[in-house]
Amino acid sequence: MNPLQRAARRPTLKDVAALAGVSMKTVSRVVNGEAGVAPAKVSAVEQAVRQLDYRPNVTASSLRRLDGRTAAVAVLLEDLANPFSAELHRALEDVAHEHGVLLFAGSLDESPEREKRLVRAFTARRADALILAPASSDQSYLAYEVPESTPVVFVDRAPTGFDADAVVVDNMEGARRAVTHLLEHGHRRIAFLGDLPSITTAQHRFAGYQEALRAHGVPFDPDLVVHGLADADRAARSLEELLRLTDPPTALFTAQNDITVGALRHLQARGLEHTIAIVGFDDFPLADLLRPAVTVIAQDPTAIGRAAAERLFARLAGDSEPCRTVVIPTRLIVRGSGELPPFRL
Amino acid sequence: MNPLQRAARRPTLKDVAALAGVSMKTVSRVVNGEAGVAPAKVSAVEQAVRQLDYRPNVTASSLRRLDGRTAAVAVLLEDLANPFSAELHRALEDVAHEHGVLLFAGSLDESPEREKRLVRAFTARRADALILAPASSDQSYLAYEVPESTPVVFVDRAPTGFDADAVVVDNMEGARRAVTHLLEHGHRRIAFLGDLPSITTAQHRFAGYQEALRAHGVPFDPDLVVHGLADADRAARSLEELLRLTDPPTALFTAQNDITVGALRHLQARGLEHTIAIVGFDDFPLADLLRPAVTVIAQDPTAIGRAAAERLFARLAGDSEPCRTVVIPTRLIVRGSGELPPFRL
DNA sequence: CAGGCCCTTGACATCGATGTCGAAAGTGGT
DNA sequence: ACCACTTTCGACATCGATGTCAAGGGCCTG
Repeated sequence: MNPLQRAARRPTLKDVAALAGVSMKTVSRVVNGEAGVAPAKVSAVEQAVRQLDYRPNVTASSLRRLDGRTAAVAVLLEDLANPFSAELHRALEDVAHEHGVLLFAGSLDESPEREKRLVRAFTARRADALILAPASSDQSYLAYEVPESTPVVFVDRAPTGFDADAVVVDNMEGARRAVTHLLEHGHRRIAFLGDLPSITTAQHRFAGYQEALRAHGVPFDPDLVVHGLADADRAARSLEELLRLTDPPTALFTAQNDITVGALRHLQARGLEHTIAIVGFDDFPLADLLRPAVTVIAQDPTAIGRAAAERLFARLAGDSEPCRTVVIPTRLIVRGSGELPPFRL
Repeated sequence: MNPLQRAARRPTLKDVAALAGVSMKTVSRVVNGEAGVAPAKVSAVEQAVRQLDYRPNVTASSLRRLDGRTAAVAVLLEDLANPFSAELHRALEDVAHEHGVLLFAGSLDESPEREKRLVRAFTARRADALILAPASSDQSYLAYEVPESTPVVFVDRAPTGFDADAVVVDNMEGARRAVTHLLEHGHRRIAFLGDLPSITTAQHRFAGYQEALRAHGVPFDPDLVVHGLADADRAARSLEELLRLTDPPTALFTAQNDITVGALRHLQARGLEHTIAIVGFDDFPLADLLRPAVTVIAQDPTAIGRAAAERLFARLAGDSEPCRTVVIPTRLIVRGSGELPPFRL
């Protein structure tokens, strides 16, 4: 065969069997490394396999196999281009790779409809398991989309209306620490800039913000709270409005990495980066290189991914313990932006 | 059925047919929206589908279908956690989603063995097409791994030993502009910090560096050249050595985003960020927020991804034109770090 | 030398679906 | 009432593989 010319049709077991002069079943045995085949036939088959460039069709094989495994796992995250999702995805890939499993990935963009559509698409391909960072507020629909034998592991956000393993962080506690940190540096006017309030993690981060204020006897001012910031641009614009208040904030708590970046961009544009303190939820690349460097509550997406993959492979290996929620700790990383003293504009 | 209790086994066409009192073929027709089924039977089938939560098994169906399409495409990139790969992946996903196609993704980490292993794994699952940013220096092996009917589109790096569509940027020209920019700001001692020299894009960027020097009559000094920097840490360490030279560089050209970041980190640690000029290849998030903001040669991963996906779906739709290489332009983004004047240490 | 056991091997059914094709029923014209 | 034609529908083979099972051969034992 001309090596630059590709085969028109993949050879099948049958072709190999014909060339090697044995039955399909014997080829199947050799290809799967089963014992009980005479050495002479083994080498005849191996030779035929090489000669034809035979590659087993795993989808056909999983159809017939008793366990029906496809060695593929579906991963649905918020946005694969976001560094948090991307790192999580990569961590999942690394564990999956050790198990010889491939990943189907999809972004949900906070759309519950897209979530349902993709879940269906993946189960239609009979993925062995599902990793889900849900965009929906209720996942009870999974009961009739996903068969019992397919484990589901939630990441980043806990399930609602569906019983499954989950790997999350304590968002309320992380937010509480972030805001407490600002309070301890003397701030009393601390703004909250948050994600879509439909997202449970956003709710918990907001609750942590309120809790910290309450614990320090600082009155809650709804004027300092903005929800629903889906991207950096919107965060920048709403920060602009906050700074126009008669009694503007001296510090910001930005509850997600895109929001933090949007706020930083606006602060720099107005030359206020050394004036207004900021602590962000989620670490992000280069936070340490900005001036001031950015103080954050860091999640560890790699640890989240590894823990989720471990739960998943335990389930696939037959673990039938009750579902468990693993909480990965967050870390306050002090870098400078969160330690600026209050400054009256 | 208790909605919280999941089905033990997925219902099949046969189950639906039995419940609806029709043949499997009729169910197949209804499910696929084929004409020529009496309205009464259509609704009987639809009712049975709903009652059983039937979901077609697309792997089984693609096995039998004439075109054998699985509506899944394999994507192999350098590192899905790297922002360049992540954005490219996301752009591919968006186009694929419009076509109802799912993506299998994998990271290669510059390992040719991993590349071959993953290509085999994906073709074993009969992906309809392959998007590849190769780690290997020769992809002629694809001829016997990938059947003729499976289009391959290269991204970021052009193919070697294999004829396929490709979407790349002009790395040589981009590097030339970067270095020319530094030369025009008066620099004569410009260091090159590059990736593994086995990577063709790294070779082209180095060639662009040399070409710019030559065009400006600046002598080439091998002491100012470091290859093989696979990550940010190594970039930082080798920069440290460069700065210890008796005649150290006054400017840096860093040929990849991780290297740029490593170099910036070292410059900041030594307080030299306003002293030594730097231009990086690849834009990266927050480059505009650093001080000085970082001048870069930006690629547009979203444009690369969209162009690659367009080639791919054109091929899948039957386009049989000769293979084409699409070149996506790069942009010099002037932000400050590349405009610092030469400063003798 | 018969009987029993192990080792190899292949014929056949099957996984969940679709392609082919012919049978049955309905329609209209004469 | 008969024929040609269309519409509707299901029996069956098939996609590429694996599970089941029994047949055939060699070898050992009694």
